[in-house]
Amino acid sequence: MHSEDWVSHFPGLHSLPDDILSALIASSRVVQLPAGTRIFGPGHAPDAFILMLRGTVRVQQVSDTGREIVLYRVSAGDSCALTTACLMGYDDYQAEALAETDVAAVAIPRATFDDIIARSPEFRRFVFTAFSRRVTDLFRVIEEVAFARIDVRLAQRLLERANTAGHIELTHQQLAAELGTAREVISRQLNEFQRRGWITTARGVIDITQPEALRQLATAP
Amino acid sequence: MHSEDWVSHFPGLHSLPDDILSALIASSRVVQLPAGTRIFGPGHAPDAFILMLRGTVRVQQVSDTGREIVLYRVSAGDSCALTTACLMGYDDYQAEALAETDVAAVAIPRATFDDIIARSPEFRRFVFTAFSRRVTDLFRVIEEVAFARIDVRLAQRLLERANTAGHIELTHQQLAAELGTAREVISRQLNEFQRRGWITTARGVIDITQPEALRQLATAP
DNA sequence: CAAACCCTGTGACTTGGTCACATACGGTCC
DNA sequence: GGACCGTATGTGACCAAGTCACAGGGTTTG
Repeated sequence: MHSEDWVSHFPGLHSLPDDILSALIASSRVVQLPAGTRIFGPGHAPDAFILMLRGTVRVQQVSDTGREIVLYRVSAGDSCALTTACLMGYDDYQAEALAETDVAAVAIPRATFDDIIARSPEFRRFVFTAFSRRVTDLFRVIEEVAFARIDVRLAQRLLERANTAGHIELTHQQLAAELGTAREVISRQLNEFQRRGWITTARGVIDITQPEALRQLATAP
Repeated sequence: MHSEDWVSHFPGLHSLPDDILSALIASSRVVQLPAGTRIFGPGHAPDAFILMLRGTVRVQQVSDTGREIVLYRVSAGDSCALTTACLMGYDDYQAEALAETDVAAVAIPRATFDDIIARSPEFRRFVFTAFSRRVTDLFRVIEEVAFARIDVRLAQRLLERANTAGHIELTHQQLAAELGTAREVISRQLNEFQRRGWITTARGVIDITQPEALRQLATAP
């Protein structure tokens, strides 16, 4: 990809004046990261504002007992704004970010970021919008963990992570880490779904046979 | 309070150039809100950046089943940055903010906020720092709700909310709302603490008699 | 004082998380 | 093909936490 091309991935940036766009393009660089790369984690923070071009990054938290929970995902067209905020500001991250796939991203150095924030209301709007989307995500996670039933959350997550054919390649352990619960809990719930004929399972694989039933559970009051 | 005085409450603003400070002071106004005021909530957002002078504001989430959880508190010297981000950007708030005490705050209109963000790197730093502190708070809430035992969380909260004499004026219901759990759960845990001689309780009142024991539980691995 | 309202206590039950194993499946290496 | 090994899944017992229903006991208010 030529460095000039990536702007087209970000509708929020289209309205930037030409001079700012060129400054952005000139001082940023496109980075490639292989799947599995740890992008940041407790004690290690990036020094640039990140715009995702290809791939997805998973941001998660790990407890001292080894349990995990996925906070949100950053995918193509998103910015990883929270990362930047946290690194600009306060203390260490408790969360970590992992490249789930091969990733291509634009890295905007802090100085450039600060300069463009100062010069462009459109860029500020872009950044704050990205912020607030993430914060909304976090609010949703809190609400679900605190108040929602595990079967409902699992149904939601299965629908989210399935491809158009209703096919999912995740182990029970991975699903447990998505929701911040234990593997056995997922196994039991999946057995129940299977008993009802909503899904079929095999080692590392789940297929949704009755998406409507799952959807109804997922949106249940 | 004279409008020029409030700047002294915010160390992060001391380094602002004089012209920016005067712009800030000129276009902002000090607002007073009585205890119990709902500052924002789902479907209602403020239109200004808020700096707290006196009092505390509680930001919480309410589930459809009526259970509540406190996300964080904003007190004197803090800015309510998340509010602003969410209102600048994305969709509706799921959370609501309530004045816990009488509150005095500086309201900076959106236009002024945007202008000063553009002009002052110091102000940007101030804002992003406030952001990241809140995000860190949210990460901590998620970690606790997802992974921490309720007795540990209750011990922490009792220590947090007690005055220097170890005195707390909260009902079991209010403590349940702090932690996002049910009233009965709090009642049972408090009975257990009392049975161990760590606290004494009366209607609407808790007194900590062995803070060390609570502290040990609160920091338990 | 009585009624209404809030705060607290309690038992029975359901859901979810933990622990300790038992199996079963998918590879690789002779 | 068969032995072996690491990972994935199944299961039962148990504990922790949330739900439901209801009973008293204070406090406040008319």
